[in-house]
Amino acid sequence: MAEALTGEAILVATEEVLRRYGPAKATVVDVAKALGVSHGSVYRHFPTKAALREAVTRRWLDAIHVEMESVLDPDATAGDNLRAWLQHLFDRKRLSHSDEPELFATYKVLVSESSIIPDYHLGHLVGQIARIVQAGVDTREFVTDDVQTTAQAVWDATQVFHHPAHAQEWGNPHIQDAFDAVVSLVVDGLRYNRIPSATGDA
Amino acid sequence: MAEALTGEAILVATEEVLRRYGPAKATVVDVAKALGVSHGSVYRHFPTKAALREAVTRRWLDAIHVEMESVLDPDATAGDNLRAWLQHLFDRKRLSHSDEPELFATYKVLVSESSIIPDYHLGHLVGQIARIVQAGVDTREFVTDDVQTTAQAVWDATQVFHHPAHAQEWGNPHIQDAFDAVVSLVVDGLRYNRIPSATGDA
DNA sequence: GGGCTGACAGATATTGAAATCTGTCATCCC
DNA sequence: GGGATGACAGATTTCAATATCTGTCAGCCC
Repeated sequence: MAEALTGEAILVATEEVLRRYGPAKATVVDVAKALGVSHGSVYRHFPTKAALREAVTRRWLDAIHVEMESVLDPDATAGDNLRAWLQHLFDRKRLSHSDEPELFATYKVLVSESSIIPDYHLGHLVGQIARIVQAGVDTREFVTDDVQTTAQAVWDATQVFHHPAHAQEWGNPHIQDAFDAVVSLVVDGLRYNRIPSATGDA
Repeated sequence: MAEALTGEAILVATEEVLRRYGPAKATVVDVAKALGVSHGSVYRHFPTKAALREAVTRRWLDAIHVEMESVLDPDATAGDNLRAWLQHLFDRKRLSHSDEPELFATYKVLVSESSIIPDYHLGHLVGQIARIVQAGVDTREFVTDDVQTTAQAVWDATQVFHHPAHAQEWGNPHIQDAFDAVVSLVVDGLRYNRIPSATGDA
């Protein structure tokens, strides 16, 4: 007999169908056709079309989460780590938007379709920022009385450079300067009342 | 004879029609009907429907610009002025969004329709921020080597609290906390290397 | 004379019938 | 038995015919 139909195979096929037809045109029937099965079989593995799309989105976001983890350098200062982390996220989104605009638009739609996916994604990334901020507080490089709130503030302050609603601004030739200015402002804010070269308290 | 048809009267009628029918349904014929004239007469005062809408939008934005000017207090510190200015802009947008969601959506569409209006609006508001930052630099409360870039960075860092794409987040019960955290981070960044109570250089 | 009108052409939007899609389930086949 | 199938009902989308709108302009009327 042929290969057993797995959830994994369905996800791969769904990704391909989404990539080819876009989020508006991709149907469950298309996915089944690509797999050479009836669409009823797809519904044995995923309860609804929305659940199927959500699973594809989660896979994609998880890959980003893993990639972002790898940016952190345990030997670097918290300021450098934060800057590199934000730069990497920005570069990734910007390249994706400029090189594969249709795929970028597809995932933008997929993420906005779900009510839980954005919280999942944001929670994870803000958690990574919180770890960087906490490391900075531990080495007395940063000052804050609430790491979680501060991490969220860092995320909020840099929205222009990762929220897809601002993607059209990423083509601006001076966007890197704007990024540097915001990140410098934010990192300086975290270092409030500290001389960069000093390690002691004020 | 009846009152002469003025550009001003047309703008008022257009605002009313936009408010009643929304941006998708409001037509030049509707405006002419509201004024009791033929739509050909409207075209004597505005060359295109787009120009008419743009004039309405500009009037609305100019009112915001004037209102924001009035928030500045020449006797307050730059930090307090910046915080109050950002808070006022945020409150205004948030109230507009929650109290008159349809009108808010209408103006969101109008602004995004034009290619020059967003630049006009942003340029003006960032200019006001630049004046606050410059005042802070003059009193040695703030430190920056490029007021214009820094003002733009302040604007960019607070996009979540004024860009309409983020309006849905404004209903979050903790949004004021998030606002305070970002503004504190930004103001602290502007004060980098300074003790709040000190006035001298480092 | 100078602003206003209303008929007009091309562009855009609306509508409703037809086609397709989603999700279910009785049935089939290995 | 357990997974796959395909016909089906209701919901959604497509498409083409129809209606409306935009922008122009020759002529009208105060």
